[in-house]
Amino acid sequence: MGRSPCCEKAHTNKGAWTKEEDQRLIAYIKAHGEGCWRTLPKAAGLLRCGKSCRLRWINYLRPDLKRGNFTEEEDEVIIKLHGMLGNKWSIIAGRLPGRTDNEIKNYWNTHIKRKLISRGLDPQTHRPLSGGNQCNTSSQPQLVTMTAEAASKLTDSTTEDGHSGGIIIDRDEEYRCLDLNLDLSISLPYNPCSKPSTSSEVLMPPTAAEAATPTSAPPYAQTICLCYHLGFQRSESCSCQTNSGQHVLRYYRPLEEGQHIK
DNA sequence: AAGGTCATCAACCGCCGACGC
DNA sequence: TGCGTCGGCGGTTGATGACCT
Repeated sequence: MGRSPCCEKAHTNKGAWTKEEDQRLIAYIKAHGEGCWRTLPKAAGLLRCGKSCRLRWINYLRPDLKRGNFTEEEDEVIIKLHGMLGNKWSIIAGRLPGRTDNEIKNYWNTHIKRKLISRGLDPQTHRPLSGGNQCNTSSQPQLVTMTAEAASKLTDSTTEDGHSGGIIIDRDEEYRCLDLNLDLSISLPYNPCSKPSTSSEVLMPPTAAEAATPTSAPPYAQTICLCYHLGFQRSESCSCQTNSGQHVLRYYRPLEEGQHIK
């Protein structure tokens, strides 16, 4: 009947973690790695649910966590990414090294929401609170255009060794989220990454000249792997280049002015 | 000083997708 | 193909401390 519990609740501790529990968890993970969370508590001698251990480790005990206040720069990155992605906290956290999704979610709810309201913006839609653009009537986040240029900037900040280079949106770049339109589509790729590629190769948008030149390709054939531009590496979420032919989430570059569907 | 309210954030809950059998 | 398990995610809750009256 129903879902089986993730662990034996009758014999697990709940609530705040003690120092001793933290030490046990840290010691175990240092010795054995993260491995299987379900079996970890027993192996580590903890009376905790595996999920609880995972959360504690990821949100609090991980050595690479950056504690402390968010910087103004981080604020702006969160706002921009939230404008593009909505409440995708884990993806946003992926672009802020040392920050966790939980931390960002909390920070959003306690600080940034108010900040946006004080700017006269709806924190969910990123539209002006009073009046504003009438075309957005849903409560969905206002998806915004990430221009090919902006997308390239996201990519550029990723370092060779596969780690994010930190803040990935140029602060000086004009805040475009309010009046632009991001076309995120899920569809069969027209030309699915079939070309053999090196690990550093990226599907790049066409040049202006290329874009202006009518080709036999469908209008949305110019694809950019969204996963990549959000900062994922091949070994992470992006399966674009390894699963050619499968359905992947892509960012489809919108038509340029003057381009027409043939 | 005491009680009430607000703000913060760690932790929990339930759902979902991926994966293996 | 269906089912069970697991990890991960986003929403929510509750404990705690700060601030206000």
